[in-house]
Amino acid sequence: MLDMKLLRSNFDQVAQALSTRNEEFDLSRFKDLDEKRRTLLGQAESLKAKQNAVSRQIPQMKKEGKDVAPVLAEMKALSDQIKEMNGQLDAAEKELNDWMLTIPNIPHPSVPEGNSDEDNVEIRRFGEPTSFSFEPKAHWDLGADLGIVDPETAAKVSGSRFTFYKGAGARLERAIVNFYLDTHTEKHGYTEVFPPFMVSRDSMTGTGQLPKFEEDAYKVQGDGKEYFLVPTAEVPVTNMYREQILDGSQLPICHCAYTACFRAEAGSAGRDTRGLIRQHQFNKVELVKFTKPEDSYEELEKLTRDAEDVLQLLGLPYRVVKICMGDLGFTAAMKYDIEVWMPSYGRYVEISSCSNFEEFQARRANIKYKDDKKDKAKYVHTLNGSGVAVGRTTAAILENFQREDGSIAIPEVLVPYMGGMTEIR
RNA sequence: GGAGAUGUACUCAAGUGGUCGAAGAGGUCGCACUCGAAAUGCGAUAGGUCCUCAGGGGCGCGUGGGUUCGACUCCCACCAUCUCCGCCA
Repeated sequence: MLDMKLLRSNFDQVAQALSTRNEEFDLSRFKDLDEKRRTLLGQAESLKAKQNAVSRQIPQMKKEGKDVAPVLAEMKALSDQIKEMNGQLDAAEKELNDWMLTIPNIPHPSVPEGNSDEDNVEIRRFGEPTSFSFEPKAHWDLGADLGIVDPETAAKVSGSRFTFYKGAGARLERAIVNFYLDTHTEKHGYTEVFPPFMVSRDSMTGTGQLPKFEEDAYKVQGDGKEYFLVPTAEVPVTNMYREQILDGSQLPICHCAYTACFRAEAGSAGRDTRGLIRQHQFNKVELVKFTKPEDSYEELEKLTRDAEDVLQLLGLPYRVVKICMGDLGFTAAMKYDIEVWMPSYGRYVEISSCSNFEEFQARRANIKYKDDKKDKAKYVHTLNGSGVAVGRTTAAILENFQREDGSIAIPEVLVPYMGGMTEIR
């Protein structure tokens, strides 16, 4: 959510900053909605002030033996009027607030121009695209041949875009999760949390998945309650500190978390239908930070490096791109994607997104901090990034480390996590 | 699932219709005393938020409704926590 005061005082600048975004929204409604609300608020408040003033006098009048009946009659009318005003005010505030939730974040000035992912700017590379002395197979074929990935059975049991991992495949997926969590906690200093996989509507709104992207989320009903399956650990972990004022000396707070992630992938029909790249359920280790505003961009660099590090340790070739305006997404002010080399695609494929949301989520979720007790509470900056996607890692390992005979070499760092297994055949 | 209890500020806790922006205690901060500390004394202290050029005003006692001229207080619903019973991985 944007700062309403900023919008009021610097409307043109904000409109300018948002104009290069690839999102649809109508900024022009702000002035009307805002003025309507403030007018009604002023009227309602002066009525309430009067009511409070008279109410304070009534016990005094009673004590003095005066007849309060005429005053009460008058106040009854005022009371009715206040109820009427409150109704109008509530409606106006809801209208303004609902509208505010549909406005995307202001991009950082350094975000490159551009309309689509083709305009993202490559920042750096690690390794080179894997070369093979034989015709490499796609991970879905490797997985099927080795009997470790089984989408057909998952289709019977659940539907399309689900997978059974079996045997060494299941072990590999689990090994990657543990390797990522151990690396981020022991080497990079993140505190691990294991969050709920279902969250409330408020939490989904706090991080910006709602209201705009409800069709992408799985909704669960039960016990008369409504939950959403987490699309990313970002949602439960960021919302841990919702409605809180943190102690500045504790910042930055850095968490890593494993969750399964659930996405409806509405609008992705026909895309990446084979293999592990686009599933309704996938595993991911997420990195989440809460920082002071002045530190957030430095922390974004660190977070991105931390995510890259696990790929380096695995020996997977990747590149980092800076996301352009048109590809930035609703909530981010700046974003890097890490893309791993995927031989079957013949290109780099996203395996991590690392974003600085600045105040955007903190404002929605009301997460503040103060350095000193006497300070005014300020919004934290929130950041997160995949550290990294697990299913896509499995796919990348199968493809990049395949051998001519169809076996897979296990990266050295994973061998201990695989119970000493050095290859899958 | 059944029965009961409890939600008040940083913490504990009083408050059952009006001057409650909430007694009291603890904590924290400031000041005094002290060489310093402890003890003591005095003072401050809702983590907040919204409107306003300003003086100021509105909201904030788990959340949301309702009753009332007026709600921390009465009514309803919900949420959370705790205890006991049952069941369960």
